[in-house]
Amino acid sequence: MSLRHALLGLLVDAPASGYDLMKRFDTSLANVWPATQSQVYGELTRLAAAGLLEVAAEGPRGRKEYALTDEGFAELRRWLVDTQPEPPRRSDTLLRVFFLGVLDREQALAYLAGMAERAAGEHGALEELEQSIDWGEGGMLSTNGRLALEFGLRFSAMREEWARWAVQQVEQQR
Amino acid sequence: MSLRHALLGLLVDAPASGYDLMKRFDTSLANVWPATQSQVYGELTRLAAAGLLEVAAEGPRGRKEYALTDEGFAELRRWLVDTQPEPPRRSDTLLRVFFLGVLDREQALAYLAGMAERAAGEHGALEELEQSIDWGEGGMLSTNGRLALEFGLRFSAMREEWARWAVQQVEQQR
DNA sequence: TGTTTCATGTAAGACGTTACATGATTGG
DNA sequence: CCAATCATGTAACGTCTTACATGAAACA
Repeated sequence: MSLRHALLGLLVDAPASGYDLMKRFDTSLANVWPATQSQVYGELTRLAAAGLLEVAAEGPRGRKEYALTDEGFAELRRWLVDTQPEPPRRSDTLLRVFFLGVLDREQALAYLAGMAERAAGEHGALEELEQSIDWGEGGMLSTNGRLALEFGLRFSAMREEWARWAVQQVEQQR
Repeated sequence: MSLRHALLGLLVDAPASGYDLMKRFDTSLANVWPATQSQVYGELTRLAAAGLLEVAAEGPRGRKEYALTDEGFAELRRWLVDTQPEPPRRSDTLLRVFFLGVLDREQALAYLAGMAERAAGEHGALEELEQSIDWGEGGMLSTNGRLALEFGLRFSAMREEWARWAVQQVEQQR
């Protein structure tokens, strides 16, 4: 149920419409919690019905600007303080590693080399992202987004190193 | 659709019933692709209907032993060779990091410290797992499971280091 | 005989994706 | 006037979780 809290969090700094929120998702949260348009609109309706958001203003083209209510803010804090994050439990990438034995050695090595490449590519993409963001403006999202970005940089580096190590392991077998 | 391929992969070495497969999931794949009983039985039926598995034997209590067909084996290889793994895109843990600004400093630090602790705990659990597994017996799963385990060890270590670094960052703010 | 283990299945509900559908407003 | 952008909503479908339901066989 984290989409709920992602929306609440994005509304802390300023009210916004569903359309605005989609853009905020695509820019700031794209790498940690992507959401589709249809999901966002549906959840906003439900959040408003539950009293965690309210329609603060209406604009042209049926635009509805949602604002956080006190209950919404309280719920966001409750989520952060009282509930444990759930780590992702599934990894398509690692599942495949278990079954590498059905391939011949060359194919298995190609798979692991591919992992290394993709990790390196992601590392590069994150470095570019770091350059492109205007960190100066401050605000909660950019301050803490920076921490998240560093996580991504370290994670992609770790994956690349692991994949290169795994290549060596497979090469040394037999 | 990776559950499909997880089941095919687990059936490479030997035929098994849904019940057996659940146990294999819980032991070998628990950390990369957990599955529930109801999911497994449903998918086995669909895989057999699609001709990727066949009921090789029936036993007491309605037991059905499934075996990989040639098409099933081909599909497993096709998946490994021709399709790209999808990395997980959502991280509850990192989503929360974005919103740490709504908490006061002590609470934010407590959250990050909690991340470090959980990562350290997972690292310890994986080390114990490494000890407890009988690596000698060989077989595809244990050989490659070892690679996956090393990934887990590196990943949990990385997370702990990142969380400790993030604590410092937050402490140094202002 | 009674408990544990083996064994399979169904149903309801949450969440996510893709696609479809509609239309107002702005700007060139 | 035409295209792009703004703006919201619905429907179908697939996956995963939780819970319910049932019963045979082994074993003590």
